[in-house]
Amino acid sequence: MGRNAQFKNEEFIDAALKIAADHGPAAVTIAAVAREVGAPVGSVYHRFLSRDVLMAEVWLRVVVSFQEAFLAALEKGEGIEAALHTPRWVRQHSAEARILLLYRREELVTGAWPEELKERVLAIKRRLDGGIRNYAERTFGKAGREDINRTVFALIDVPYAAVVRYIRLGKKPPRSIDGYIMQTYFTIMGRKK
Amino acid sequence: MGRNAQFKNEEFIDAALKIAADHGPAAVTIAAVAREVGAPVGSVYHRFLSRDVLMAEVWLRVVVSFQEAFLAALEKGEGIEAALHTPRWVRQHSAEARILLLYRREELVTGAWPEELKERVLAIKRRLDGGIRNYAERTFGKAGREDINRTVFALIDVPYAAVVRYIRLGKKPPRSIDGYIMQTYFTIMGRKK
DNA sequence: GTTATATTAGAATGTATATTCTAATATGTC
DNA sequence: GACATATTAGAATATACATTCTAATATAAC
Repeated sequence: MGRNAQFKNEEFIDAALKIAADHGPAAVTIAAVAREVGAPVGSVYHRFLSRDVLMAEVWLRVVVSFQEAFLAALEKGEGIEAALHTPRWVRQHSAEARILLLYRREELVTGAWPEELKERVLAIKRRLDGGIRNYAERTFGKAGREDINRTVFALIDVPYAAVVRYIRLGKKPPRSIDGYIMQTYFTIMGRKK
Repeated sequence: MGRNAQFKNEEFIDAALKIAADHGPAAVTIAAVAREVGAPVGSVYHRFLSRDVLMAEVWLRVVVSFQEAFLAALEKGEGIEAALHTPRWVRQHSAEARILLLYRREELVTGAWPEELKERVLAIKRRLDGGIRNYAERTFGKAGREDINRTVFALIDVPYAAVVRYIRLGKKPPRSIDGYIMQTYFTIMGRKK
C-alpha cells in the first residue's frame, strides 16, 4: 500500500560510493547523493536514518566485495592466491578499491558506528580474523602471535603496500607488482606449498 | 615597535600537530588550536593566513622530520638503514608518525595548497624523488621505470605497510617487523652490499 | 471511488566552523 | 610622555551541511 517507490535503496548506495571514489568521502553530502540519483533530499532520509548509516552501507558493500574471494582462497589453503587477490580485485573494482584502500572507516562513518550495523561489521571482522588464524595454523603448525603477524604481513599488508600507490594515481597496478607480492610471500612464509 | 608577542608561531603548529595526532585532522579547528595555546582566535589568523596554511606547516614539519634521516642514509648508499628508518622514526615520533602515515595531505590541507608553500613542497618532493632515483641507479646500474618501482616498494611501501597497522592501534611497532622489512628488502633488491 | 499510507518534494531549521571585524593593550621609537 | 603599530581579545558574520518538517502524490486495499 502507498505510493510505489521511484528509486531503490541500492541506487543511493551506488551514488554515494561513486561520489566517494571520485571526489573523496567529504564530497558525499546528502544533497550530492540526492542530485546524483535525481531524488529529493527527503527520499534519502526516508531510506537511511542518517548519513552515517548510508556511508556504513557503502563500507560494508565494499568490504564484503573484497573479502569474498580473499577468504575463499584462504579457506582452500591457497595463500598465494589470497595474496594476489588484492591486485586482481583492485584492477577489477577501481571505485571500490579507492574506498577500501584510500580511506579509513572513520572518514566514511564519522560518528559512532550505527547500532543496527555493528553486528554485521563484527561478523565480518571475525570471519577475516578467523580465516587468517586458520591459515597461519595450517602453515606454521601452532600459530602464536608472531606467526599471525607474519601471515597478516604477507597476505594483507604487503599486497596493500604494492597497490596503494597506483590507486592514489588513479591507475591500475601494473603486472610487475604481482611478482613482488609473490616473492615477498615466499620470503616471509616459506616455500612449502 | 608594537606590542611584544605573547606566543610563538611554533606553538600554534605544535598545538595543531598534537590535536591532529590525538583526535584526527577534523578536530583541528581554529578555536581548538587557540584554546590549546591559550590564545584568542584572532591571534591564529594574525599569524596564519588560513587554516590550510597552518595545516600545511604541520605537514611540512612532519615530512621534513621524516625525510632528513631517510635521505641521509640513502645518500650514503645504506639502503637497509633507509628502509629501517621508518620503523625507528615511528617509534621515536609517535605523534608525527600518526600524521604522516595515517592521513593524506588532502585531509590536512583541504583546499588548494597555499601558493606561498607550493615551492617548499615541490622542493621536498624533488629531493625525495632524486634520492630514490640515485639509489636505484647505484644499485641496478641504469634505473629504468621498473628499477625505480622496485626500489620504492622495498624502501618506502613495505616499511610503511609493516608499520601502519600498529600506528592505527596506537602502539609502537614491535621489533619483529624490522626483520620482515630487511628480508623483503633483500628479496626485492638483491643481496649485494 | 474512498481511504490509508509509502513516497516524493523541497523548503526551513539548527549547528559547527572558518573567517572577518572592531576594539583594547602594550611596547619600541621619538 | 606621546605616537605608531604589532598583537591580543573575542564578538559578529558567513557558509556549508545534516537533519527536520510540512505538504503534495500516487497506489494498493477495500
